[in-house]
Order: sequence, then structure tokens, then C-alpha cells
Amino acid sequence: MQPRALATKESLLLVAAEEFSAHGYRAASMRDIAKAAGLTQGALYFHFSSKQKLAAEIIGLQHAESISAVQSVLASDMSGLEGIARLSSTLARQISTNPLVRAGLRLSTESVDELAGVSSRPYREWIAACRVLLERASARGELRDGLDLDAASELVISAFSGTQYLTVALGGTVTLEERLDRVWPLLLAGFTKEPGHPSTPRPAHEPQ
Amino acid sequence: MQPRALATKESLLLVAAEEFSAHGYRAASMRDIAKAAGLTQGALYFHFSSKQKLAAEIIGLQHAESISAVQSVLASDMSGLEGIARLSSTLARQISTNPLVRAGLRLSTESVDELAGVSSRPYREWIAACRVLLERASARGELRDGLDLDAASELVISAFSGTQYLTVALGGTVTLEERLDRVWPLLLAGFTKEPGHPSTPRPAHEPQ
Amino acid sequence: MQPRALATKESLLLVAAEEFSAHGYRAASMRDIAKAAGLTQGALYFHFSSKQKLAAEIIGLQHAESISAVQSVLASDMSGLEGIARLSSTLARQISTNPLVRAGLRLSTESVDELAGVSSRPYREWIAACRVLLERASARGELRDGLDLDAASELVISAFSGTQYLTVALGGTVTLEERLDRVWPLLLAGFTKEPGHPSTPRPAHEPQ
Amino acid sequence: MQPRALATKESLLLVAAEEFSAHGYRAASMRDIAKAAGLTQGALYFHFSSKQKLAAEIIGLQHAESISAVQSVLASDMSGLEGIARLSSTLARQISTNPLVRAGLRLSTESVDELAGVSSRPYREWIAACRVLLERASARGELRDGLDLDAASELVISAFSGTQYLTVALGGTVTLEERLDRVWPLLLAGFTKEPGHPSTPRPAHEPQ
DNA sequence: ACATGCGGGACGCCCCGTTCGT
DNA sequence: ACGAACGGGGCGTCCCGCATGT
Repeated sequence: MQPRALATKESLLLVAAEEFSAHGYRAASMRDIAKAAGLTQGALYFHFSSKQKLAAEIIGLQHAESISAVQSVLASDMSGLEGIARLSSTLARQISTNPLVRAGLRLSTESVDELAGVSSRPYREWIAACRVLLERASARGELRDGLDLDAASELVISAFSGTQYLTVALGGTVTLEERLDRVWPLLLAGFTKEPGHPSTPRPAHEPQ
Repeated sequence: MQPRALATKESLLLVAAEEFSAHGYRAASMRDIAKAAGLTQGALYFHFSSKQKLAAEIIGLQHAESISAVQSVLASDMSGLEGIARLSSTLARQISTNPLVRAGLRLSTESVDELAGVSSRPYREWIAACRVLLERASARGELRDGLDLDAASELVISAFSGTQYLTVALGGTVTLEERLDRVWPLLLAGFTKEPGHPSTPRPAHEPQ
Repeated sequence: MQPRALATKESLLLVAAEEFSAHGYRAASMRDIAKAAGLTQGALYFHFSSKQKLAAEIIGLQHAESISAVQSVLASDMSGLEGIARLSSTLARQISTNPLVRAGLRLSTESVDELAGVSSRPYREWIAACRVLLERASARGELRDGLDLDAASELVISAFSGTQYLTVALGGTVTLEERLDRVWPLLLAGFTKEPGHPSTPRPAHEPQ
Repeated sequence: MQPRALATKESLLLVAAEEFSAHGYRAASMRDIAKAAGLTQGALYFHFSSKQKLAAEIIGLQHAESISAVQSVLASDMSGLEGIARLSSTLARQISTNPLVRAGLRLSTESVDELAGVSSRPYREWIAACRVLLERASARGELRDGLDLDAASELVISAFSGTQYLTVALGGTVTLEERLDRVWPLLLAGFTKEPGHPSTPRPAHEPQ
């Protein structure tokens, strides 16, 4: 029975993610989620004892996803700035391809009272990861003298989040990845010693 | 009759702004707004025929506020980069002091289906204003050669929005203004001639 | 001041009649009535202290109208059956031309709890009038032997009301008058001595 | 699960029918219906997704009831006039004994905007059935020469509806059946060859 | 006298998140 | 895993006073 239960649970998570990311926490209803999954509310409540728990689990999954992205970048031995570019590109791809990530992000972004406390964690970790990467870059002498690493890592994450938000707010056909491609060099240029530094890295997007 | 009615209408707008900015569009209830204003729902509905209209009016006010800030900066003869700094600082002050602005921003940020279409306008205008200021800076020779002005103005707004979001998401005691003070120099450094020297080249995008 | 007030009061009655006859008592709102009359609710409530009173006044007017029709027929010296035909034709014309009558009828027909007691009066009077006319016909020897005059007068009113109802229920383009023209001879034929008697009278409708 | 749910659904229908037939569509509230059924509104809305649907279902049931009465009369080989009498008597009994029929009738009679279109069907069918029965009578030579069958069938239904309406409008203790008993012979007498024909049939009401 | 603008409650319909018997 | 039921709001509307002009 476990395999089937697991399958339906995963299906529920996915459907719920879609509803949450489409309409937000409040406007997404347990009824609609169950209906969209082809199940009854009873089944839904068997797997997730409340709406809160369901949302929390989605946020958790997104968190895990993001953590692993962070880890894999930190584990590699890329140059610091390259790592940052790599990280943002990976996150961008997750956002555009993975509904759970999109949903988790939206759930965190809306500050739903019931979900308080869970929201800020990913951002903190991203900032910390950036900080590590910037230190690495600094150690390799890639950065301008006197750069405030704390501020810089925050700025990176701010710019990323803001770009992501603008992408959805402005609508249109431009994707997050395209937008990042255009603005990232400008941002990083403020950090480097010599702009146009040959190593200003922009990773090729691996084929999804 | 007008003065009192105007007073209660304004009071309603303020209270509503507080509720909206505290809980978001869906979670803020007309009942609570009326109650918090010391009125009944009847009175509330006398002034605003629906929740949508109420929210729309708040968004409109915030929009007007932001427009006037933009105009005043554009009208002055500051240097371009100074204008950008000034603009962001003005907006930041509005956000931290004016509940209507905070509410309008949150209402625009949440993509509530009922409020669609109204949301993207302020961002577009901010981007356009930045663009004008950057052109001015470029004409005065303050900017690096080959800077993509479109991308730069978008980046400015993205960074601003992201910073604002991070401020609320991370909680804590740091204000938006403080955060901007730390971050803005870094961002602008990427645009100017000197700290990062001429001509940061931007790698050609391979066709995705 | 009185003449103007009277004019607006009459205008209100007319507008209200239209709303009532179009949507019924509950669905017609004081707001809409005032709006349709180009006034505020305050003005409406100045003339009619409640919705009930407003409806009651309309019913009263319709009642008066119907009474006068009855009186004028009773006062004339027509033959009894001709009087019945005349009466029904007059009522039919009132219904199709006078909104107050239409409204009063609908308000009586719906048994609105708040308007209880007022509704049955016109019907009782019509029946009584029919009864008088039938007695007159009987005295002139126009009627079949053994005709139950009570039952007959009730039947006349029933048939009239039912025809009126069918006209609105079936929709279409057939008017109440046309429908009555077709069925009345059949009905009266049941009362007369010789069925299909050539003289079964049907007054020509005077040009409205 | 089905039996209990079916029971409560039926109970809801009955209670709703009572409320509708007592107060009409608008004045009957979902709250009161639920309360009178000893349930919560949630339960009510589980079975009927809207007030409209609830009313429509009642109308549908009444319609079915009436259809079956019509069919059974048409299927029998009674004489035409006897069939008409039988039909009206059956409908009368349904009205006085079956709340669903009473409610359906009232819901159809009030022209509620939300229920438009559903209302006229039963009347059309009754008229058609009468028409068939009259043709049958005509074929057997029971009818007067030159009788307009269309008009006659309409008149029958008009008289029936009017009588039914008068019964409720005049209040009192007289039942619809009693009233019909008094009135029907008069009506039919207008159709037959020899007025006052002894055989004008009136079926004894079987003990309900 | 006549009309308005503003506000008060109560209630209507509907839906939501949730539990419980089966 | 489901079908059925529960409460508690949510938004909107209704009928109606009361203070204030004209």
C-alpha cells in the first residue's frame, strides 16, 4: 500500500503546488486541490492533516531543493563569481521548471500569518551562500578592494528576488533567465577589480 | 456634510491600508476594516461599493504618491545618479512612513486575480523614470561606456524591490533605508566610470 | 411647495409600480426605485415611510381603479352578460395600459407576508359584482335554468385571472385582450339558454 | 452511505418545498430551510450547490409528477370530457397533498428572474394534453359543433389555474377540490352538445 | 415642506477548512 | 479512502433613521 500512497501523496503535492502558485495560499482551496487531483477531501486530509501542513510541506520541499543547489555550488571549486552566476542560474531554472519551487516561493513571499517563521529561511541561506562565494572570490583577488561582502551578498539576493518579481509583475514574454542574463553582468561589474575581467563568468545554461 | 464624510472616508482608507498591508488582500476582511474604523459595514459600503474598489482606490493613491515623487526628481536638475539615489530614498521614506503606500505596494505585489492589470503600472513608471535619469547621467559623461541603459534601469528597480522585500522577509530591526544605504553604492559603482573602469564588456548571449 | 411634492410622489408611485411589476415585492429594492426616479432614498422615505406602505398605496390605487370600473358597469343598464364581458374587457385594458394596476395585481398575487390581508379584496369585489350582473341576467331570462350563480361568478373571475396569468406565463406576443376574445364566448356559452346563441355578446373594444 | 444521504436530501427537498410554498422564492431563506430541516447550511449546500439549483430541482420533481398524471390519463380510454375532469381532479389532489407540487407551482407562478424558462413548461403540456382529450371527445361526438378546440383547452387550464389561485387568495376553508367540483360542470357545459347534460361527468374523488 | 448625504444593523447566499462515521 | 455534515465567516445588499441643508 505504501507505494501507491506515496504516489498519490506526491500527486497531491504537485497539484497543490500548482494551485498555490497560481492563486496564493488563501485563494487556493482544499476543495479545488482535491478536485484537481481527482480525489476527495477526505483523501487529502488523510495525507495532510491541515492546509497549513500541506503548505509547509511544499515550502519544505522547495527549501530542500534550494539547499541542494546551494550545496552543489559550494562543493564545486568554481571561482567565486562564477559560483554566484551559477547559483542564480540554477535557481532560475528551478523556478521556471519546478512547480513546487514556484509554489514554495510564492507561499514564502506572501506573508501568510499561518505560515510565519518558515518564510525567511531560504533567503537567509542564499545570502549566506553568496557570502561564502564572495569570500572565495576575495581570496582569489577577484574583487575590488574594500568591498563590503555582507552588503554585496545581500544585494545579489535582492537583485535576484527583485528580478524574479519583476518578471511576473510585468508579465510579457521575457523569462526570468533572459532577464538575469541582461542584468547580471551589470551587477557583478560593480564588484570586480577590472570590469570586463575576462573571468566574468556566465555559465551556459545546461539543456534542461 | 462633506467634511465629516471626507474624514471618515479617509479614516477608512487608512484603516483599510493597515489591514491590507498587514494581512494581504484576501485575509483582510471588510468586517475587520469596518470594525477597526469604529464603523459598521454599511458605512464602509457606503463609501466603497466593493472590496475591489477599496483596494483599487488605495493602489491609486499610492500610485499618485509615487508619481509625484518621480516628477519632483525628474523636474530637478540633479545629476542623473544622484537623482536615482534620491528617488530610491524618497520611495523608501514613503514606504516606511505612509501606510497607504505600503498597502498599495503589497496589494500590487500579491497578484490578486481581482486586481489584475493595476499592479504593473508603478513598476513600469519607475523603470521609465530611471531610464530618463540614466540618460541624463550618460549625457553628463558619468557613466561607463557601453552601459545598457535599459538593463540598468531594470536592475535598479529590481534591486530596490528586492531590497524592500528582503527587509520585510528577514524581519529584524534593520530598516529599508539603512539597507539601501549599504547596498546602493555597490550597485551604482557598476555603472560609473571610475571604480570599475571603462568598458566592462558583456559576453554575447548565445541563442538559447 | 405642494404641487411639486405631489408630482414627485406620483412619479415615485409610477416608478415603484414598474419595479414591483417587473421584479415582485422582494426583488424590487427601495434603492433601485429611488434611483430610477432620479431621487435619493431619503426623498423616497419622506413620501413613503416604509416599503410596505409604498406597496400598500399602490395596491390601494389599483383597487380604486378596479372599483370604479366595477361601479361604472354596475351603474349602466346593460344586459347582465354584456356587463360581464364589458367588465372583463375594461379590466384587461387597465392591466395592459396602467402600470399601477399591473403592479397592484402582482403585489396582490404574490402572497407577500407583509402585505397579507390586502390582497384578497379586489377579487372578492369582482366576484360580488359578477354575481350582481348574473342576477340581472337571470332576471331577464338570459340564463340556463338551475345555474348556480355563486359558482358561475367565481368561475368567471377564475377564468379571467387564469387567462391573465397564462398570458404572462406563456410569454409570446398574444395579449390578454386577444386571449379573452377567444375564450370568453366559450365560457359564457355555458351559462346561456341556448349554447352558441348568436347573441352571446362581446363588446367591441373601443380604441384604446 | 447512500440511504442516509438520500433520506436527508429528500427531507431537505420537502422542507424547502414547504418554505418556498409558504413564503415564495425570495423570502424563503437558505438559513431557514436548513434550520427547519435540523441541519446546518453546510449540509444544505452539500446537497444543493445553490438556491437556484434547489428550486430548480423542486420544479423538476413537480414537473415529473404532473407529467405522469397526464400520461396516465392520456393512456386510459376514458371519454374525452371525463379525462379532463379526471386530470383536473388528479392535479388538484396533488396540489393539496404534495408539498413539492405546491412549491413547484408557486415557484413557477412567481416569475423569478433566476428561474426563467423553466416556468412555462407544465402549462404548455397541460394545454396540449387537454387538446388531445378534447379531440378525442370531439371524435366521439360529445362536443358542440364548431367548438374552437385550441381556445377550449386554454380555457380549461386558465380556469383551473385561476381556481387554484382563488383558493389560496380568498383563504377560507374551501379546498381546491370542492371549488372545482362546483365550477367544473359549468365550464364543461359550455362545450357539450346539450347543456346541463346529465352525463357531465365528475369522477368521485377516491379516498386519498 | 421637501430633499440629501451619511451611517446602522441585520441578514442573504455562498464557501471554506475541518471532522466523523463507515 | 469517501461521503456527509459542521460551524464560522466572507462579501454584499437591504430597509431604514438621523442630522443637515434649502
